[in-house]
Amino acid sequence: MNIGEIAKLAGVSSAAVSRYFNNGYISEEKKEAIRKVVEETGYRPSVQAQTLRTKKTKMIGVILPKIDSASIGCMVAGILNVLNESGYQLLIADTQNNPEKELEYLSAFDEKQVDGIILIATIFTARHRKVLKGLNVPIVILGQELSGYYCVYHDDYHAMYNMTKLLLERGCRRLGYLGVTAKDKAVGTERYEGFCNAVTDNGFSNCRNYVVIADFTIDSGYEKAKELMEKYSELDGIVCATDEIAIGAMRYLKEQKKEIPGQILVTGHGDSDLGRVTTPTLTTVHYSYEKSGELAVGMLLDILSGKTLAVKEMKLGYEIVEKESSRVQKNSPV
Amino acid sequence: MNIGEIAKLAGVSSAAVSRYFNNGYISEEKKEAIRKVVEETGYRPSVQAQTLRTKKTKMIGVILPKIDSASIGCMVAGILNVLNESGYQLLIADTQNNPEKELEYLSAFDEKQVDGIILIATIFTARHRKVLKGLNVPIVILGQELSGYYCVYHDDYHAMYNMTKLLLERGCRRLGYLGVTAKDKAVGTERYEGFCNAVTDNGFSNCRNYVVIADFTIDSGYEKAKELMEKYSELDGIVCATDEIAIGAMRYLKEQKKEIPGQILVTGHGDSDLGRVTTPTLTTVHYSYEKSGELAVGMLLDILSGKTLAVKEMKLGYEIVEKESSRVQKNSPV
DNA sequence: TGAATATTTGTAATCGTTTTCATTTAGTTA
DNA sequence: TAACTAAATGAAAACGATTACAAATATTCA
Repeated sequence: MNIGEIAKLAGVSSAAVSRYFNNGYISEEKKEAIRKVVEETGYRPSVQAQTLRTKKTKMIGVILPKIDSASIGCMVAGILNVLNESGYQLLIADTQNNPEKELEYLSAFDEKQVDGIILIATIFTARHRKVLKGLNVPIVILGQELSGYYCVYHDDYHAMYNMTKLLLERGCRRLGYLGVTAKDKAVGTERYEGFCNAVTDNGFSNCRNYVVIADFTIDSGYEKAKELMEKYSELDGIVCATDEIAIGAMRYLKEQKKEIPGQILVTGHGDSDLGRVTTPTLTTVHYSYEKSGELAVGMLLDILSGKTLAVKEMKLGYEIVEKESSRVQKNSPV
Repeated sequence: MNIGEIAKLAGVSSAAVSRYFNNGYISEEKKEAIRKVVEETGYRPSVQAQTLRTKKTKMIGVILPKIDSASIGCMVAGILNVLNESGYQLLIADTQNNPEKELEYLSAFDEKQVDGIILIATIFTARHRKVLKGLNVPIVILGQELSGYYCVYHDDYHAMYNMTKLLLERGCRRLGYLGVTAKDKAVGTERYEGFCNAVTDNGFSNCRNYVVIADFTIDSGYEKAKELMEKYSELDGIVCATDEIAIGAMRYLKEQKKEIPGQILVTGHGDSDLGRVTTPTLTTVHYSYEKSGELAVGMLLDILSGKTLAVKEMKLGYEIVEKESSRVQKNSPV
């Protein structure tokens, strides 16, 4: 069934049928005739042919490091919330944390696969910038800031700054930090700088030394907490770059019979479900991942519809969620 | 840049260029000439035009109820693992737990959008069956059994049967059950029947009465555990249909100063990360969600490549992961 | 009324490939 | 060498829509 046969059945030209579907000029009679034939045959225009002709794929591509991660799952859910209503479809490319694949998919998508790209990136190399510069389709970067590009990201710096400040206000004087690699701009660099500046601004710049770098896992949090505590004993608080690291750290501290928050405070980052079921529950920072996904794709759709956007960058807020792991009891030794 | 211009530059016909890309008959000289031009221009054939001509979209569609769910995230990760190597791309449709949308996307995908479909479904209505029957593209159903269709699913029944048996072996005599709606075949019906048959086969059929139906959340687990315990006091074990429910139940029991596993055992289902960080850690069942995704898409690719498959249904195994919440101490009151 | 504008219509070109077909050239076999 | 078969080639016809163009009809405005 193609447009020609429908046209023949309805006694009109194929152009008329095309107009019927695209709200072109068409008389009521013909409209009705076509409607009837379409109904009877169940005809649907070929997406392929439309795409070839119009150069619009009606698809958005999202490139992400790992789909089975809670935060990324939420972002994608947000993207889909908006996309569902828009007539666009979502094409997913999972790089499995391989930056090379990121480049590969970028150019694959760019060629003509999709109308726009959302990149949930972690690391920007020189080659990334080069590929990004050569892109033909519009792109929005989600979760990272990259000047000169449309991007939606979270205020990691201030979140960590204020989280650190909170612990200082709770009475901590020797704060340790469990971070991640600086290659990850948001989670590594931004959060670390937030910590550093907060301790410095409050007169505890010595804390800048009590730092160990971990991986993104609970186990690594456990190991590195051990390393941290063995090197710098008598810490009265540990600030962690992620919830997973914080949970690993809490496990180590509990094994060492350190009371949380009695003797030492611990904070995470990301508001994962995990922190809600630990004992004690974990003080953390909530980012609106789903919202950021919605905003990013909203931005992209605006670009695609030809609107000129007032803002190129959206920095989202955060919310410090204080739970038991930082709630100091009366007469606490901290 | 289209195939014609490349042909002109290389001094050959467009058919030759097409053959160059599709391993058709072509001489070494021309091959080299074309290679050079392609290299210089960075030409890539238009996917749209290819699709229109060949009727192959090189895309797989997956329809799922909710992307930001751990188990579904893992399945999709598995799907992507395999797809990444295969030259196929993944189109995602999120129904947001709306079965109507499932039907909608099924027919949208069916028309000509994708070469094959993976359906991660929960509920099969009569209309589902009708739409499935009318499908033109091959489909594999993931996570549920539906006779007559290719499907990959987990052995929920035996998993729950043996989990229940384990608790009986641990000495439980009054087991309660926190389940979910029977509309969900795998999580609702199969697991519930596993529980019922296990208690009956072991002479405790009275336990079939100690049942309350919950939602899929921690909070609901808390509420329904309360309801269960208030109705049937003196339970010495609670079997839960999901980890979330189990964690909610544990929270309630701890509030009531019930010792787990000292006075009452609790088990979950699904091996979510959550159960690993609770106190006590949660005994659960591990399903290989990622593996099931890989198998499902592998099946689909086999179908697409024209292989005749020996098996239409794959029932995957499971693994009972015993943690603290069911580990009875010596001299335990249970 | 006449002119200008808005609506309606079909024909045919176009998008960028693949593939059939017919033809030529090269290679093999008897 | 003759008679095949296999390999190489290009012209042209699809694939199924949209849309520029030209032409006809209807409507509006002064």
